[in-house]
Amino acid sequence: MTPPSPGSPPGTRTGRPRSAEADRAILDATRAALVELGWSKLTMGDVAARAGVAKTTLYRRWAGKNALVVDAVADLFDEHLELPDRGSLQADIEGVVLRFAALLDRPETKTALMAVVAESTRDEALRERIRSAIVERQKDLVLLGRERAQARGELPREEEPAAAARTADLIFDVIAGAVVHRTLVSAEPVDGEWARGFTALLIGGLMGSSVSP
Amino acid sequence: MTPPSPGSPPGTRTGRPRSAEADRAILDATRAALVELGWSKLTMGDVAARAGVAKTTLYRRWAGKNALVVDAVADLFDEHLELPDRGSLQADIEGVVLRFAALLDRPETKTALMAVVAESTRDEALRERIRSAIVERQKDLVLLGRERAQARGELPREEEPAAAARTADLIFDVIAGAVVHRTLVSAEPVDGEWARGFTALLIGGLMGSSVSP
Amino acid sequence: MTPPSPGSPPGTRTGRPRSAEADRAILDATRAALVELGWSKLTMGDVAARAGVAKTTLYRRWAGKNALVVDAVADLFDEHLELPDRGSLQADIEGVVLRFAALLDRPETKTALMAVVAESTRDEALRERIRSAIVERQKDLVLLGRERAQARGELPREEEPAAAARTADLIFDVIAGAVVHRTLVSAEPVDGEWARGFTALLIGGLMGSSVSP
Amino acid sequence: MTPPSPGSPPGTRTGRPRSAEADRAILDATRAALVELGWSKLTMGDVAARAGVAKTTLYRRWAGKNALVVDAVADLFDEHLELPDRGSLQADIEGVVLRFAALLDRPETKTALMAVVAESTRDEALRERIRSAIVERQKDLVLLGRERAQARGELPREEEPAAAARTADLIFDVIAGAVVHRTLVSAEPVDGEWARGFTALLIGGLMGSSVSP
DNA sequence: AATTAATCGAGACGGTACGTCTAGTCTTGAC
DNA sequence: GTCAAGACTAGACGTACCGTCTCGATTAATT
Repeated sequence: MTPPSPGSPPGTRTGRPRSAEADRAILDATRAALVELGWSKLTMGDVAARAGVAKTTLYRRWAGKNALVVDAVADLFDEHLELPDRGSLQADIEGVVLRFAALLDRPETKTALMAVVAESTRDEALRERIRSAIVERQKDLVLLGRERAQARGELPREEEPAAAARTADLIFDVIAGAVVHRTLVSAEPVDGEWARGFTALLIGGLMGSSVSP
Repeated sequence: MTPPSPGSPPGTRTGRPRSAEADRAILDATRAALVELGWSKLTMGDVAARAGVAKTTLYRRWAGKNALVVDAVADLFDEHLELPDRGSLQADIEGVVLRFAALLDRPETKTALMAVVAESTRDEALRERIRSAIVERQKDLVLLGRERAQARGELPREEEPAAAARTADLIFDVIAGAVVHRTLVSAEPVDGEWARGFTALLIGGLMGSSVSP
Repeated sequence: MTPPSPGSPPGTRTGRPRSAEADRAILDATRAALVELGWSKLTMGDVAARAGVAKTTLYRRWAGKNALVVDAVADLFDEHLELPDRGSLQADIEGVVLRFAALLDRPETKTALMAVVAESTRDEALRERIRSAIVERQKDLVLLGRERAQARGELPREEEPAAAARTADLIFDVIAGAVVHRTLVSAEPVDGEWARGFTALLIGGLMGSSVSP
Repeated sequence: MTPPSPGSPPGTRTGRPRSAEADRAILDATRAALVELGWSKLTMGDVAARAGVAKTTLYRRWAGKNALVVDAVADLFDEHLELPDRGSLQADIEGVVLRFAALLDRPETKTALMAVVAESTRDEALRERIRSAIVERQKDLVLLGRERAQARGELPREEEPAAAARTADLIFDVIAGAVVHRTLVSAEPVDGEWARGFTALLIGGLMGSSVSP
């Protein structure tokens, strides 16, 4: 009956706005359910019940279990994104390795991350979501760490930005890949000793003085 | 009248023997379904239908989806285990990286590996199975490669065997982890250029002459 | 500003007055939806969308689906109430039978009548509404027809008014019931032949000369 | 693997046969739920739970609520299909009228029958099911009653079978229609007095001696 | 050759979760 | 106070799989 207010700014949406509280409750409930039940036994209905929310509300915001869990887990990765300056490149790398390993040790992340990654091999949209929500943000840590090391004179400055970006990608894959592989595939603990050995290898290479401590 | 349990000549069971043809058809069907549908959309009923077999027959042999898929996937990683001598440490590493990347590029392996690893985060027996069937065998390649490099004089010999083993483990996690992470998490291709960059980093370390080619 | 209810001063309500246009649009939309979808698949949301109106507006005026549909349907049965004098009792009855059958053949009345009657089995207020809005008005036709037949000498006059009323009720149930049952339950057409047979039966009874023409 | 036994008789169906007990439990549960809750609040899940049966089992046998209720109610009509010989045509008709009225007075039938009929105005398959499960069987009573009356000499015999069938249809619509209309639309009770009046009208017609008793 | 016992196919079974839909309510900002 | 828009809770819908079960029919090895 009434025309849809032609003079309104394009971003002004009508209707009741979505409840931010519901979002928070849902993501919290998802993480809780993930810890208690694990990925495969987590159900949308259960999450909704825990959050005190109707299932409809979940599906209005997320396409399904995968998307919901990615978002719920992404929040966890945000919490661990700081990189305290430990004074040397070696200490910084060891720090980030141990921090990342601790994150992967928490039951909600280990299962959820791998399940979502596994699912992403068949789902392009999900892959993109993981990349933007988790991967890209972690990659920033690599850039920050390298800048610090260059400021300290531990690493040479590069001129070409494209090559610098490529190198950052590479280092990120090496660090994250090694930790993930050690933890989930080799199924061995990432402890201080391993972190020292890995850092030595990363900095000095195979031909460096001594890999083992 | 003959008891099917111990006492009788081992393996001598009465009644109709299980069909070996069915086993083969089921495993083939499982692999095909895994490629087409991925882990989560693969269903027992569908596998049975593809194999031309009743669901009962599946459950008589495997406890569930997990056990079936792991069995179906196990031998995919048996192949590709040779390491041709390419004349230098650098060429050997680049070779193994590209070979492993090619393996992960095949859709059945990509999906299967991640699915099984994801499941293994909740299943200790499965984790052990992965370790012995996949990890340990691939690790031998690292040892072989290092020996060759030492024979060529590219790498120093180590005296202590325990440290040597630790180092091999580390290198294996770094190589496999980086390739897997690049392929599945970062979702970027592992091509010749990346392999060169990675090998340079691994050999020379961050402080080595130049990471980018 | 003009109050919608009589007795202005007490009814002087503040705020925006209700849109009469909306009422009309809603009832039209309800009838259209009823024809297209039938009672059970008619939804409030769909009616609102067809009427270009918010669901709130529906619920502000009607208590629910039942009330809305009954209102929308009520006046469909107001029409077709004349009984042209066809010269004989037999012709009058055949006329009213065919006229009523034609009314029930229209999809909106067929669906609407049954839907409302079905709902009325669980709703006393609705039952009363049907009685006053539909039954009583149609019943007048029976009285009129009988009077004409008595004037023509086709039927004897009765003295007792109570008995006369009871008989009129009975005849009405027989005529309307037979047509409705034939149309909706037996799902066979009410055509000229059937109308002749029915009229013969009604006038002459089972023992009358011949029921079939 | 094994060919599907090519020599088996065509009616021999393989697989586990359907549980007849489940059928009975479901129909009983449906009737019970109908009495307690009425048509609109009856849910498939609730019926399944009452019957101690999975929802799947309901849907394997019936297409939905409508079909299920038709079958459940049809059984009730079966119970009332006898027509005891009361010695005269008039007594037989009065008997069947009162018996049918009593059936329509039971809460599970009134609501269910009308709801299903209402739905059938939009659903050809449902209409056919109602016809075969309820209407046709009731119609047999008319044929039986007429035969008796003819045997007693109360009604003339007809030669032409087609005309006889048409007449039976007509009489059925008149009897059932009048009772249903009186009960559900006019919402007045069908008692002994009404039954007497109706029977007199049906037998003697409008011009018969006296309609009112 | 007859018996035995585990196999096979088919498909129904009780459960459980899915993702969708509708009812009816509530919240927002515009009128 | 009404309006359109649309988010909200609650709960039924019908579908899909799971893993189990019950059938009748095979099929070897043992009698």
